[in-house]
Amino acid sequence: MAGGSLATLAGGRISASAGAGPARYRARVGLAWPATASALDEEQRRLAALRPEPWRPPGGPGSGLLVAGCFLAFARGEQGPGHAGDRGWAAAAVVADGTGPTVAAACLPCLAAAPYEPGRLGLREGEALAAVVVALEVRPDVLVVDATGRDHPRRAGLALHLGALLDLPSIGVTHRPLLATGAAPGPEPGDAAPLLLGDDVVGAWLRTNARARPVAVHAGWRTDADTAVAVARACLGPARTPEPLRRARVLARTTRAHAEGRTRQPWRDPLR
DNA sequence: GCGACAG
DNA sequence: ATCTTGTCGC
Repeated sequence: MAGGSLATLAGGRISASAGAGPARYRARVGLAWPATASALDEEQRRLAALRPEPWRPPGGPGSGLLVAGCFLAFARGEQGPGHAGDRGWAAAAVVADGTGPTVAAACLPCLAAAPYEPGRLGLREGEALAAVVVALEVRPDVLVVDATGRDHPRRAGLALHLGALLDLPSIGVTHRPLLATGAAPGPEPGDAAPLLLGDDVVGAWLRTNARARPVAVHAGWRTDADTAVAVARACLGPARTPEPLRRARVLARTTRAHAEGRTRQPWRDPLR
């Protein structure tokens, strides 16, 4: 596991140093992340117009597909859209075959670059997530992001943006769509139903657990809705959340608990 | 004009 | 995202 450096760096440049050990994947430096709303909007429009070579996962289970999930946990206590400078922990985990062993993981402390605003999630947490994926010592085949992809006002949500920046096929998995709509999927794990934005199929509802609400799966960088569903199905485990994303979330929250444990805020009675 | 709106 | 209480099930 790598750690130690701050994920949000000066000048809008992204870098992260990998930890000790034989690094099969080296951090790259010089990746830029938009620093203003107008710059992000412009980049989103540019990326949405590109037509990169479509990617499909090779083979089936056992083909060795390396699926990374990434997640950013913010400090406990604050609610609402938040503010620039909010403390957080960005984590990533690479899972063999989607549900197998974790072959690499990283977690970095970070500072939010902006408050949350629908359509501009990337302004708040994009730079930190990019840095933590870069910090992984194993380069994954595909990236799963807790964000939308083509389901976006400019057709380029954070899942697509991260994949494009990092040159990795990507999909998104969220609790609900941003703009897209669609009928509910069937009751069996793996059942899917299309999510539409205008005339475009931008993702799908996917049932991951027989007793849980479906998740929204999103087409991202070099992936369409069908490919996104195929990747998400390869990540079906015991929980509602696909395994790579769940493991990244556990790592981020565990690191947060460790960091906040020493500086625990006093308990506030919710009735007062 | 008003509300909705990934995390 | 984070906040909560209660409830069900292993």
